[in-house]
Amino acid sequence: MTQELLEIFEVQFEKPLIEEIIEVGKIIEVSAGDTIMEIGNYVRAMPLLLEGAVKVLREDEEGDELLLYYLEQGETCSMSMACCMGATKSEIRAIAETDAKILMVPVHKMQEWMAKYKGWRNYIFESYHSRLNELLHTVDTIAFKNLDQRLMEYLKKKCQVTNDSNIRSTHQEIAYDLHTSRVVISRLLKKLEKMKILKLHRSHIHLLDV
DNA sequence: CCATTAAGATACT
DNA sequence: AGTATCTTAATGG
Repeated sequence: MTQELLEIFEVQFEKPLIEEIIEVGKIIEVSAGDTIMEIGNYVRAMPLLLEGAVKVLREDEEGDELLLYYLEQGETCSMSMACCMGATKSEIRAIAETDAKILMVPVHKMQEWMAKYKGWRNYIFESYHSRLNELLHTVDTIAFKNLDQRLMEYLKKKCQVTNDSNIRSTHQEIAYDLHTSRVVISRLLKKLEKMKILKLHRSHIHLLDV
């Protein structure tokens, strides 16, 4: 674990900070599809993603979901940072996109380190910043782009985070993430297949031009 | 085999 | 773009 941590965070965290992280952090391993954080749950620890990818979703009253963004290696969830300000419930749901290794840091440590380490402060602020930007990007996509563009972006992003040109999801799952219906996704995918952008198979999609 | 489920088709709003 | 419904095709017991 020391090795992994060094590789990812060496450049931004000071040595004593990394030592402290190793001391108090707990590694959890989850497999693809596992729910890491559920809406309404209290956040007691802050997750640092060491390996794999995590998708972050929002849900409405009817239980319909919408994909907000993906977390990748070295990133963290800004929702959990609100814990600094007190005990807040999670507004989002986080699901492991791939098998993932996550380092959990107790919330009180997080506050302590904010005062103590410059590297940590920067990390938190940068993280906030990039999460916000990703969120803005998703909002733009929803507001200004039509569904086929959204779908293309979704597929490309998915390939990127899973590091695989085959997307192992059903049309229905994609429809849930983009908050639309299965038939519509099927129609659009068919169109994209005709345009030789991808190849359709049962339960997975092969992206051709990556 | 059959049950389940993904995905294609068609027609309607 | 989305819903409802039916049909067809894979997949896993």
